Amino acid sequence: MAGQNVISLETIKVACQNCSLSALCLPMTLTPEDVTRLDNIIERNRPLHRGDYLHSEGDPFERLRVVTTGSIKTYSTSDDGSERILGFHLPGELIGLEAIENSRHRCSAKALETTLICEIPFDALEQLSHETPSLQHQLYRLLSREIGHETEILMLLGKKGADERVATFLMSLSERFKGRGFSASDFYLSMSRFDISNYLGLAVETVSRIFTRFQDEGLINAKRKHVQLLNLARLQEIADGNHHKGRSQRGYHS
Amino acid sequence: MAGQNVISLETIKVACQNCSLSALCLPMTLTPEDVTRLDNIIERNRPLHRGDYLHSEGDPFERLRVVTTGSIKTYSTSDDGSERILGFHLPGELIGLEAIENSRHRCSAKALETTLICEIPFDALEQLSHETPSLQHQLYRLLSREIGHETEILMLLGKKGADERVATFLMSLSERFKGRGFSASDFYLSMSRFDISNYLGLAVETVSRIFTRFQDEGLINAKRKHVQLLNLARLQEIADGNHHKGRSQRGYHS
DNA sequence: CGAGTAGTTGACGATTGTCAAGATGGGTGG
DNA sequence: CCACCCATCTTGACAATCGTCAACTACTCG
Repeated sequence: MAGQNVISLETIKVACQNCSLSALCLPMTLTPEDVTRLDNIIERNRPLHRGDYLHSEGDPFERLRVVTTGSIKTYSTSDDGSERILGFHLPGELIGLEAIENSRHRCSAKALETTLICEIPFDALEQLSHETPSLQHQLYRLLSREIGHETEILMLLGKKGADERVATFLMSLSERFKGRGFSASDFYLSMSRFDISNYLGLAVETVSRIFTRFQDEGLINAKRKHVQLLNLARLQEIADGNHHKGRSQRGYHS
Repeated sequence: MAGQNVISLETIKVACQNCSLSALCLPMTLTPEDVTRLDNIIERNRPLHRGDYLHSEGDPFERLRVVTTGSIKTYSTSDDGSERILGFHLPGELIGLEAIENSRHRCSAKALETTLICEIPFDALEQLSHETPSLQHQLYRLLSREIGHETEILMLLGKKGADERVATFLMSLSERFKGRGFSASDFYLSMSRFDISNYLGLAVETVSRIFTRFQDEGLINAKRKHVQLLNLARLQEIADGNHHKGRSQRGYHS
């Protein structure tokens, strides 16, 4: 059993080190027993294919999910049947935090490509967190981080123009890939132009045009879903609103 | 001591019944002792004046805050000095959840008018939640709810036109006031037109024009900061995107 | 190989931002 | 108490951005 624990701990470290849940798995304050118990409630590597649903709006919420490989989109459907993309989830990112409130999912989630996910029954996690203060604290932090994310959304959609939005989107993907050990400047967009435009609050045509223009300007090399970022610094400038020589900021001063 | 508990419980019920923390205070699973302990860590009714800061970006985070009377705006300042309004907080609403992650505030908060707030040291709340599973659960729910709020923001800023945004804003205030026992159709806007337009991602002039037009159309009666909503049903329609006879939806179908 | 979906490009128009000027109202000092 | 002033708000004219419509191309999947 002791040997079992050691093996389990190593397995988790390998499996989770690139995962947003690593904060739950790896902190020093978790004893090997704690880790084993956490390990025991995690269901690993459920496979999904492109178009498979993880859950639909209104489904009962039972487990948090983490993308291992692939990508997921979450979206909400309005009365008239139109979708609103809420986010794209890359390896290591969590899905389902919004559903804790009413034990019911408030959005749908669909695989954008072949995808592996880990699942954690929330009941068990909650119980475990009650017994393990450091885990409880990590959970509070995790939820808080997600709340802080709203700031970026407000910046993106409330103040930025179309170029800035697309650049921000590309840089966001770049940083997230980089953080997980993938290339920061060469990756595949698993989502369609429709999904991108929907997420950014733009028309498909606008996104398409901006991709083309960025390419003409030598900032990116985009061939369909394969994208290379050729000038990260400039893209970051555009994302931050430093258009040409000082684009008119839409901000205001108190 | 037993009598003390009863008094304390009643006091809290009165103080908190219109408060978003009521979920923490009132659930049946809290024993009178738990309630008393919660009561003991809450600091009540700190007074603020118009323009006073609750905290600035980067300040260490120590306590969650709830508006008792008045209103607060939270905002983030970008490099160029321009502000982005993140939200308006009315009586019963919480401030500071985004700061748990790094024990540091990620936005500033300022009183829009004379305002009273309750404060809860987060350390103590966290400790208490460890000892009280139902409180822990309520805290998870509270944080989750805030995360779910992001959906509305994305709908508002990503898909809606200017009329829809203003109508959505007014209806949001209306519902929140109504939920706290105030009038749903007659209230004061404590925030300036600048703040409103900033929050909605529009120009001040656009907001002003829409207020005027809504007034001409008999939907509202707005005299400076005092607003009366004369046709809630119609405003809700506009907020939902049912412009005139079916405004062009910017959605798309999968 | 053919059909359908996804993506691109162009022309045009609507919505909304920008600039400028004027109106309103609250607050302060005479 | 009145008058003035400054900030806030409103209104108008114009321009820019971005969405819409339509046609065309390219890729994917049977």
